Amino acid sequence: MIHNLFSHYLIDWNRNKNNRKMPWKGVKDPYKIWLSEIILQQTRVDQGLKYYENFIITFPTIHDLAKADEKKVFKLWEGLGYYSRCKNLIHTARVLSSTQNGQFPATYEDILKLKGIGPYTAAAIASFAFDLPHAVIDGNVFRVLARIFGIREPVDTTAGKKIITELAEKLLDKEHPGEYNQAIMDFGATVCKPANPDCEQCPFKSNCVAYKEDIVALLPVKIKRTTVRTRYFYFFLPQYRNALPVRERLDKDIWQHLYEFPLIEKEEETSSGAIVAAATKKGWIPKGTAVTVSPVYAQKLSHQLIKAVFISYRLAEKSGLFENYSWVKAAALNTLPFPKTITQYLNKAGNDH
DNA sequence: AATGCGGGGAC
DNA sequence: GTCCCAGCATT
Repeated sequence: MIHNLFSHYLIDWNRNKNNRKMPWKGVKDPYKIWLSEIILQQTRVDQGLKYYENFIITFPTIHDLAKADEKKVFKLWEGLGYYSRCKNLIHTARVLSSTQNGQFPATYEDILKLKGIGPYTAAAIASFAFDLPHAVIDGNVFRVLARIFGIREPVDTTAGKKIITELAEKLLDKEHPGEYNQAIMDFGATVCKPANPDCEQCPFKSNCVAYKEDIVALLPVKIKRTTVRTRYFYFFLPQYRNALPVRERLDKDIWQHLYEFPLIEKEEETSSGAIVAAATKKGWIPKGTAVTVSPVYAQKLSHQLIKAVFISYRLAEKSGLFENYSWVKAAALNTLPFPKTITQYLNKAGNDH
């Protein structure tokens, strides 16, 4: 279909049919736009909404975020996933607070240089906050354009991304880039949905290649498959005078910057007897100590399946044990950010250590 | 170009 | 179970 007609139909749909409401919509404050965009990377609006509200209440300005204790920020991010987003959020807040008086740069190129901000987020901030003509290209845009323009090239390849990117930039309404960008994402989220799109109500019904050729469900084409690795985590929770050892996960691995208890990881499922024997050999469990072994807590990640078991026991003496860990009062554990698997265990009745 | 990084919701 | 979500950094 003709390119400027696409933008016309889209804007028309946005002004007459789009009922989607979100707290950051129409906002011009770059800080709020930035925060919402980081939270929403690979994250559904419904899931991110509460986090956005909590962040704005706790850190109303970029300076508030910049001077906050890192642990407190991670605690607020706890459960949202992709924790490098949080790390980069703090980093960029501090850079802008200390070197730019808390002001965001006002060009796409300068916004793109900031940590945690890629092409999508830079285009979103540039268009929403500064009315600059940069097209957002996210999962919605890939889907909407692939269907309406009948793009059969796989979108998760370099060639496919190039086609979509060039098309998106041509289609952008450069007079109303912010409204256009918001509209195409709202349209993808509410009408041209991944499953069961609302084609009968779609303003592009008579122009959509996928609809006319009855291949809506086949587009966009994606090739890559993810393989899932299973990992077995055995966490040890020794209690000494109502305190437990914890440490921050610092390796380049899942849950970086979240906290954990002493851990033995296995590639294969291991019996509780064998794992207790291994911990005893490491000196983590004094001989003859009675332990309580939890059921298996399974957590699915995109590329990993985590099967976690928690082994709790009491220590009469802690001298020489867990010296690389911090001993934290059980009642203070809820001030630390933990992976979902661990908070689930801690929040279960009877596990409140 | 490929891989790793969370957690949840829809089907 | 599978797919996908307002992606990005790293290698």
